[in-house]
Amino acid sequence: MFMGHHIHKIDARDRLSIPVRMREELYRGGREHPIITVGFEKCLFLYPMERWKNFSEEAESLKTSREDSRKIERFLFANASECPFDSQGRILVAKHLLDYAQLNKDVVIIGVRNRIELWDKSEWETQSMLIRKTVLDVSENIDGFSI
Amino acid sequence: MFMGHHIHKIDARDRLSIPVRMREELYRGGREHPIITVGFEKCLFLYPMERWKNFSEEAESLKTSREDSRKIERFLFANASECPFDSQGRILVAKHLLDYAQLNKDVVIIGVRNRIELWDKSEWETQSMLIRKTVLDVSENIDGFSI
DNA sequence: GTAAATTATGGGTAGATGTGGGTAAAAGTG
DNA sequence: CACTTTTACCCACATCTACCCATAATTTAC
Repeated sequence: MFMGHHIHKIDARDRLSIPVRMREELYRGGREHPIITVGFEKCLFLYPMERWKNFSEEAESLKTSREDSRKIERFLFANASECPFDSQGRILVAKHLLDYAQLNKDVVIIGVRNRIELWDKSEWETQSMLIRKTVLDVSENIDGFSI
Repeated sequence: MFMGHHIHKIDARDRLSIPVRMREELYRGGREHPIITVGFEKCLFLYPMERWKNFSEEAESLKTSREDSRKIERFLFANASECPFDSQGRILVAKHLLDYAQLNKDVVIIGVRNRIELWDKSEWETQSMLIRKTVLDVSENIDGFSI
């Protein structure tokens, strides 16, 4: 399970080191490299290969005959790529992914249960403020959900 | 079950020792480390892992394809982190959590049934005064609660 | 009431981790 | 093929963290 958040820096060569804990979790269940792809909202998703395979099996059931399905398939798969680590535990973030999530130097790496998300720091700050407000309102009105 | 309150000090290295009773209770039902996360109001929540897993199973049913679900997932997981004890029975409180709850040197550690809460001492004093004043009114409005 | 044990608090230090950069091999380009 | 650009691997170093020990304060045992 992925949790927590860390602020790391992307260096001048577009490398980003991933916290050790998360690195280990990314490789649990096999030695195959994780997958990085575009995320919903302005962020990137990072999955263990095992999870990615599950996902793409689920996607199998999407009807290619439906336009929406084709769109989602193209979005997620065309932008996905294998994501090996260098010997220092860093990944190399491709240019088109940097652009998509508008990552600058400071990147927030957050664990979200079965995936990792990469956010530009300032983007995450506004986003998490917004979330905090929404969740507090929402949680007052939702039964069976308590923290 | 967690009860009572203690006043402890956070040291210069952001370590906070947890009362032994509570420490034992935090590890009941397994040897996995507890989870610390942001709480409602200006405080932090500390859960036994077992309890935390219940939450995350509830969250399991959330569909990542829905925006509200993504928000809740992010809120729950990004703010949480594993919380191991050092050999002296202290936890290390991350900077962002200190900021969130505005903890200074004196911290009040209170037991609240299935969780522990960490409050800044002065914040807790005002809060508990407020609670004392309003508890009579509040209890009128809550069903399924009798003492 | 006193001694012994437990608990809270402070700090030193070796090793782990995050960050930056050099360089040679590999890949792309004309 | 010669040249430029990219990539993979190496080392360097500053910072952080986990673990250790020390001591003060408190509780428990007798």
